[in-house]
Amino acid sequence: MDRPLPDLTRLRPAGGKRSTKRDRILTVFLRQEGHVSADELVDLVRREAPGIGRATVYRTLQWMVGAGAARKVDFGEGRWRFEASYRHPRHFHLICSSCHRSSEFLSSDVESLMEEIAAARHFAPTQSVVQIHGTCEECRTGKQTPPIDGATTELVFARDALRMAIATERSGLDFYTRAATRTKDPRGRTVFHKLAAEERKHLATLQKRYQELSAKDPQLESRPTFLFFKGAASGLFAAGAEQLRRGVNDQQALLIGIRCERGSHKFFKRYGERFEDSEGKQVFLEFADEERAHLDLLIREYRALRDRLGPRARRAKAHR
Amino acid sequence: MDRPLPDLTRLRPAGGKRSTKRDRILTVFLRQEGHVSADELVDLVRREAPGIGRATVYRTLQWMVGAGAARKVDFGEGRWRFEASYRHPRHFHLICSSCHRSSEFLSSDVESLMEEIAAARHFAPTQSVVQIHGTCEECRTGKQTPPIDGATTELVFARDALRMAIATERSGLDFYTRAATRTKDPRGRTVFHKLAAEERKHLATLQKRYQELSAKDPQLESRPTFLFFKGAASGLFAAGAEQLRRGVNDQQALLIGIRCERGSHKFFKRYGERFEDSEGKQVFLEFADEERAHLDLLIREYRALRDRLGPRARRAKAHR
DNA sequence: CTAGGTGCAAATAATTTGCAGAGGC
DNA sequence: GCCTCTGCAAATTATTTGCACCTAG
Repeated sequence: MDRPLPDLTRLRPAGGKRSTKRDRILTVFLRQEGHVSADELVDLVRREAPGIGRATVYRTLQWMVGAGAARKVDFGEGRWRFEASYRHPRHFHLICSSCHRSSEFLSSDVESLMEEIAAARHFAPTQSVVQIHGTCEECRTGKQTPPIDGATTELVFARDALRMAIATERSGLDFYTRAATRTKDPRGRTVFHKLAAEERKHLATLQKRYQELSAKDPQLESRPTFLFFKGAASGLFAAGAEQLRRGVNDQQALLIGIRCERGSHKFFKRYGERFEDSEGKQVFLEFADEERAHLDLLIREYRALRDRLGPRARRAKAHR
Repeated sequence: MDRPLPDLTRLRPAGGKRSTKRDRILTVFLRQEGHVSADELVDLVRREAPGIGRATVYRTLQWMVGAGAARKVDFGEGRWRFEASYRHPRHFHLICSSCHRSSEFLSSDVESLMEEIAAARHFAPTQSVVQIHGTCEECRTGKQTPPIDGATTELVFARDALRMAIATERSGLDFYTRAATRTKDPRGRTVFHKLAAEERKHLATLQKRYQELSAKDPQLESRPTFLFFKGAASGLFAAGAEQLRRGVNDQQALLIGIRCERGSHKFFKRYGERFEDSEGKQVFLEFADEERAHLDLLIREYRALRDRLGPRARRAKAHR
């Protein structure tokens, strides 16, 4: 489960100079799991390279944050901690008040709620801090839980993102298949068939990647959830499929598809950007584009159908 | 919109001694809106009472936090800020990186998601920090937004809690009325009628309180949302009523009622505890108890019906 | 009278800065 | 050789502590 160290040159900010000391500090920092405070890092660095000044470590840390190689986090201890951002997506924290360790999670649901709240208050959000303070399982029960390193976090993130993507595509496939059989308009039916085929292809790609991932870590399946997403967990299209089952007309089916694709596009975009594994990222961003194309297709189709039906038919209601 | 200052004696922790200086510091602190840092408070206090030591202010602040009169908050500035807890429920923050002011919100959705996440990780949460950092409307557009004082926050909190309670009760009334007409079993029908009557009563009480509240502040209706709750916004029972419309049997109707009442009880309990206005708190906590009683009633009824139908009937499906 | 509150000054803790010298390009 | 990096020590900022003194109960 070892992973290559990042390319130091890539991390250097424009105009900066290479220096053995900086590289040393950076290397020690990147080797660390979890969240180091500046002084802890000074001790760690000095242990293997005595004579490195405290100020240098502080300055290097600033430089790393500026360069995007590290993130400053505040757990309310009255000092800063730092976490490597290399191959480590932005996330939220569970912070144990007893052992002062922290574990990480992501929640798409929390993120979208915060976006909505910010919008409702006309606030332009840049970043969110979400921390759950309390007592961890280990401190309460004494049961040992194995520490999770950065490489594992990355795998677990990918696992969860893939699980949700698979659920999304699976429900999408179900939705389009069902929609195709129900649609009366032949042109609309073709569109739905086409989209069903695409979702089937996506599903296959995702399942293959999921298997590749599982091969990298035999325990992967059993690790705790990192990325929570109720919306996708049940399949973004699941609600739409349910609506179909209750009976809707062709136009309404298209509208439901539009709503679902919008959510799906957003999902792939949001997590594609967070992927630190470049292959996974590529798959997600590609899918995001395709879902966006589906969206456009559905919108075009909806408009075409509406125009063909003429203004009078627009008032027609669902035929239950 | 002036409000009485809290009873200082009530805030003093057991064993503490009254002191003119402390009272002075406390008074200045409570007069402050927003979040003061310790040093800011020192300056504010010294302006009207020179010769009060910095340490005294720091110690008084500690004492206030211990006594529950103040809360320590950390906006990542490298120092603590303090907010009065008197008539001011726990909340989350929107923090402007440009003007360093903060505004507040609550979200039941975010809170329940965090409870779920904590549970999934076997973590015992004590409190949560949620901060949205970014740029506020005023800093972006230059448009002045009137500052909101503590008394207003309290009113807006009550307004939002009541709005959601009203939506909940309204959908509950709808649900039970509908359920009563659909239920075949006469005993079950009586139960639903009874519950509908109760919800109607609750609804009347809540609407009366809402009007009283509106009278206190003519602009109340137009103020921005403080408490976000998608679940209740559409009515906790709304989904249940929808299910009814699609056809369910008597047992299933009871089960849906149980699920809704559980949510409803939780809602009244959660926000009843947060109310700083004692009348509002009383109403909410009373309703929480009644919803709990409804829940018990429904559960008893469900068991009775199940036993009457006998084990074979348990396997019966919905009659669509 | 005495536990607890208070002011002042000194201590601490985390971090930053000034400056002379070292080192990369 | 220039410009940036580095180490050390001193400065700064937010907060706490020690201690002699004061005050309410």
